[in-house]
Amino acid sequence: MALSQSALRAGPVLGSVAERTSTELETLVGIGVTIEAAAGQTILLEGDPCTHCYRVLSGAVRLYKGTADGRRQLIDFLVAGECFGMLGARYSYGVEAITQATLVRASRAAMAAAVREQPAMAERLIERAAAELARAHEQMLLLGRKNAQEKVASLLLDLARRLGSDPARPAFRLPISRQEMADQLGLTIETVSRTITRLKEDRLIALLTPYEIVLSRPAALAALAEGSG
Amino acid sequence: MALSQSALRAGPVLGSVAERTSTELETLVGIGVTIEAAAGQTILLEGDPCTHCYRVLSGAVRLYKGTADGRRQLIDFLVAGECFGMLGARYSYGVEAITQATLVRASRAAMAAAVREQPAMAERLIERAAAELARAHEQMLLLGRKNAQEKVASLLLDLARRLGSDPARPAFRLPISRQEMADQLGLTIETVSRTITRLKEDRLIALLTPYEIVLSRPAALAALAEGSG
DNA sequence: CGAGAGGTTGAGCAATCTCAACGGGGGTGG
DNA sequence: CCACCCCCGTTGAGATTGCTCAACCTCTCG
Repeated sequence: MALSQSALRAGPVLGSVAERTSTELETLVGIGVTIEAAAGQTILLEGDPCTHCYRVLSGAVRLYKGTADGRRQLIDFLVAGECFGMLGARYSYGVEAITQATLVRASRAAMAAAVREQPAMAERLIERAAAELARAHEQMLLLGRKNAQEKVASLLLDLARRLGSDPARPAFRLPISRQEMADQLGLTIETVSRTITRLKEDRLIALLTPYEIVLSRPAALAALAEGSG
Repeated sequence: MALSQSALRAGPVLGSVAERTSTELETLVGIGVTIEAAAGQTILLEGDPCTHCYRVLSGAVRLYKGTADGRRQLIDFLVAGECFGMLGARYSYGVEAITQATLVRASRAAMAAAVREQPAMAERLIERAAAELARAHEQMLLLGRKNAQEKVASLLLDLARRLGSDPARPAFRLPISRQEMADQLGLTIETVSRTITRLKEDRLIALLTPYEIVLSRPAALAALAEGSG
């Protein structure tokens, strides 16, 4: 089994980025430090000691895991308001900025204190964790039991929904490359490309450019995604 | 794509099982109702209204999801102390007893009240959710990027660890059938069987019976599981 | 205009699935 | 007690999906 084509694609490691003390109450615990990351920048690596938890204030980041020989699996996208790094001695995933992003971080100790003192925060964290878990479970079904067409259809519908596109006739700009789609779906870039071409030939979608997409028949696409198409 | 061989394997739906009010403080919120389920019995179905959360007191249960055409993906095993059903309007998975099992359940409202009143319980729930999430992420890497040998090796090592087998030379009785291994790994039963045969031929494992297994070379198996074998 | 990055397409191949047959062990009924 | 049956695991052969390797295309940027 060869290396994933994305194995060597990591951006520069975060180091000399701008940091300043935050005064916003909207931050994680009110005492965080904000961090700016450029698109593609690595924020932390799988296996780093887990000293802080982070919250995304703006932009988007991705969580990923990899095997020893460089294959890569995208775990999740995080957008404004979402957190990572709440548990464990080491981060079990790497984190990269997808777009220019602002994050705030707080030490694990400060985090634990906040949870103890503010039941409302505890409840929010539990809800968030449960929602993430449900998404992870959905993704496990996709990765384990769906074929390439079903995977791509699922992703396109998910993107349309999350981007707030018109449900009757979703049209939007793909926010991720073919490689990122492949890493998320457990496919190769070629298979993603071929599958999209096939969906286009079948008139389920239309592409104006490789990134401008219209889901011409969302119901049919949904049927395909659920395995009844 | 054909039906999973397990599609029609569901046990009887839980209905007339013994229920009694629990008085144990060890229960979820101290006011739950205990439930007995026989091995193989369905405790709840994917899509049922999510009115209660459950905790496993003894035995083991499995969570699974399925596609419209009957393919099945195992999400997780839960053993004594673990919970499910904490969030969402409907259960996003089905639940079956693997062994004879005892569970306790409490209404979502009681659960929420307990979290508000007991910060310690909130912390435990957050920890548990984060641990589950980490396991889900690991499984996503397995499902998306590992081949059959790596998947089976990963599962065998995971089972050995969770069953408390001697790390130097793990030997144990497999607690799940080939079909359950397949459902967990996103493979077919035949591929699981062939892969185990192959591992046996390569002297990485030994089978006394189809269920009595010895991991003869755990280090080599671990290297295989991580993709560096 | 040349180079590089990303996407698409083609041909062949390998891993896995599908369909089918076979075998052992345990329980059941005669 | 034995024959039968059923469940489960194993094995084989062939089909299929998705991967690998390679070429080509388009667009953007110097």
